[in-house]
Amino acid sequence: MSLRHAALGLLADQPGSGYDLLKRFQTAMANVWSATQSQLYGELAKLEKAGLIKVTSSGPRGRKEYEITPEGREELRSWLLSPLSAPPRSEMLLRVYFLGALKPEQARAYLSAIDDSAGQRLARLTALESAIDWDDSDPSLYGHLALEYGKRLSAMQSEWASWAAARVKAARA
Amino acid sequence: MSLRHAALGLLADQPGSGYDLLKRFQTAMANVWSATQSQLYGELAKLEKAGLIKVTSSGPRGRKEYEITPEGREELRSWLLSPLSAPPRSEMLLRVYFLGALKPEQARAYLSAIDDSAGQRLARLTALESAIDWDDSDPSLYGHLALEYGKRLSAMQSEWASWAAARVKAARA
DNA sequence: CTTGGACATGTCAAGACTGGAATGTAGAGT
DNA sequence: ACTCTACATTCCAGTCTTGACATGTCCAAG
Repeated sequence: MSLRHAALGLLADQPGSGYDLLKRFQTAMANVWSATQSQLYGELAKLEKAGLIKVTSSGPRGRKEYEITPEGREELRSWLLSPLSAPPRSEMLLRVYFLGALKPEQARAYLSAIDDSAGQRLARLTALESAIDWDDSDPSLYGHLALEYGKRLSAMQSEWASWAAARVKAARA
Repeated sequence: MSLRHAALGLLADQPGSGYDLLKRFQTAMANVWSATQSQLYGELAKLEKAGLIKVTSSGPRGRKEYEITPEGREELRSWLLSPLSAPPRSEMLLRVYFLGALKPEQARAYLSAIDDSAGQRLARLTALESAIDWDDSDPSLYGHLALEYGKRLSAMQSEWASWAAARVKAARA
């Protein structure tokens, strides 16, 4: 139910075609939400039918430019204000739970791999942060907050993983 | 595709019925993975058909006790060793992205709510940690690592949210 | 002038997941 | 004897998501 709101949110910032949105999902939103093309076009059709967005102009190659309607903005706001349930689902953690099925060295290798990939992600996000020129618009402010979250998460994961790897090692002593 | 492995992992630790597993999903695994009853029973049937688990005994009320097979253990190990892709999907973060659609006070309220709920979660996990008596078995070790991850994540979220709320406040000055 | 890459949308099958309803048994306490 | 709770499974309709396939157009570089 959230892709709907992701699309709405992107259109609230600025109008665009399905193709435009798709690119935004693959770049700016890549660290936050993913969507395939089939899903996105389908959702746009539903949103239009529901009157939350509308086509404002048609361009070359059948391009349809969508714009959010006042009803759409209302829906977006009410979603943002609705209570958030935190559905816990982390494949990474699930695996940690069952690491006992592997040999201790393999378990440690898994944890080290997490450490590495989190470290790389942190580096990537830090680079991204310097590459973007942040102005003082809303999308810029909130995008920056989200990026900072990603950085802190990566740092925490990396630290936790190396701590956990040490614990596994110690337990075998 | 992960519920399959979650069920397999639980059965690798000890045999049990669908009902037993369901309780474990609602307690020990509650912070890691969720599954509904319909999904779980369906998956158990598929796992049995695939020969990864088998029924060892039938108890009262049609109870079927499942046990993991050697093939099942093999599947579990190979899953644990397979590369992990990190699919980014966080409704919480998605909302942060679009907070510009709300009035600044409302945006700050959202961030404060995150701070609060993360704080509560941390308290809950800390209480849980003292309540459990950890032995030196594998499930205990890895369960403990997972719990520690939850604690660190909650602490980080709480700190980030209060920092972010302050940033939003400052931006309006 | 032609060709390849970016632009642009649509459709489909299959699997994952949710929420709910239906059904019934065993055993513990009164 | 009764009744309530915990035990225990099965089925279903509907939505979400993925991955693949299908189709076609515009435009710039060579």
